[in-house]
Amino acid sequence: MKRLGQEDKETLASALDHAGQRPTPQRETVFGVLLDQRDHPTADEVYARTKSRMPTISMATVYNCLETLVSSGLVKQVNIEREPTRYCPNLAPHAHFHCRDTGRVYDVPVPAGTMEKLTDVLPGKYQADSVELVFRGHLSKGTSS
Amino acid sequence: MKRLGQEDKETLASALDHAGQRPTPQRETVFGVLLDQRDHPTADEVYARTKSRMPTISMATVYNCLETLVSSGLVKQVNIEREPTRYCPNLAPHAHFHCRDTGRVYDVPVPAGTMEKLTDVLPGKYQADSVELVFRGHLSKGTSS
DNA sequence: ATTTGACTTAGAATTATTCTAATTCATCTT
DNA sequence: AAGATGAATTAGAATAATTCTAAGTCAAAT
Repeated sequence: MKRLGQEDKETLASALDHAGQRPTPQRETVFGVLLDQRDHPTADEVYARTKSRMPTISMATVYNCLETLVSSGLVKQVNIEREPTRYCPNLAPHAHFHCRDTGRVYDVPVPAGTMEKLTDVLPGKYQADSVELVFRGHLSKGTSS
Repeated sequence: MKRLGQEDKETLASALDHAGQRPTPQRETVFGVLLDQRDHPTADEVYARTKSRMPTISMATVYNCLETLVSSGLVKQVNIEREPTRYCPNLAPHAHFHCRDTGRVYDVPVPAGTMEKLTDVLPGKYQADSVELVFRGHLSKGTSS
């Protein structure tokens, strides 16, 4: 899929508008790249994929677009172990699994309320507005990626 | 406290030995710095503190010592949001709270078994050997740090 | 005493990301 | 329609945490 569907386009436009920013071809293309292949690409990877659709885009613009998407709430950053930041358009609460063998990062769906309930372990003075849960390990044999 | 107690010294020696490495004055001093002030210092901060006890130590050695301590299991790295890696000699399972206002990181004790139980959300093919739980938010007013 | 190899060191190199300054572009005003 | 305004894009320089390199030191073992 090379272009953004009408629905995604509207999601993007309204989120950007809400954040006081404009939809642009670059932002649409970067957003499309993230939606098309949800494997938590790094900025470098987003750059490569975007460049194949829009050869004139620059690295700086990719960083700018990603930052814009993050700050307008459409995309989340995933940071694992000082590796390059990865980008994820999955807005539902979820955990991550980081494979030690391949370095790949997988989304792990969690039952509704699970993430929120974790804040119960916090003493009262801590007011958490976000919870991050990351597992690290290996995939068991005989499973396809 | 400027020097390592006998007990900590033995802990260090045996952990290093187990990992096939030697106790050295630099490693002891860096370990002591971490034990003395458990505020999750960065390598820079560890360097500054260590330098005041051992002025000839170099940054490279601090990184080397930290790496040695981590790989021998005495210290854990704490990575939050692409900020510089922090170091933590708290080996008990615990979560972290990252304050958006001050950037400080706090240890949050969790009831026994809580971290392990989190792996229940993982589909069978994921074999986790570590779990990381990070909260982000603010400290409520009227609390001392 | 010499050798061996681990450890330390200073400084260079690396790398993801941010910054800078110039240009482009769409929209607004007249 | 022409010009003005400011946001967005761009290439390349700058930054900063960390790692690497190569040389030097040191303790233990022969």
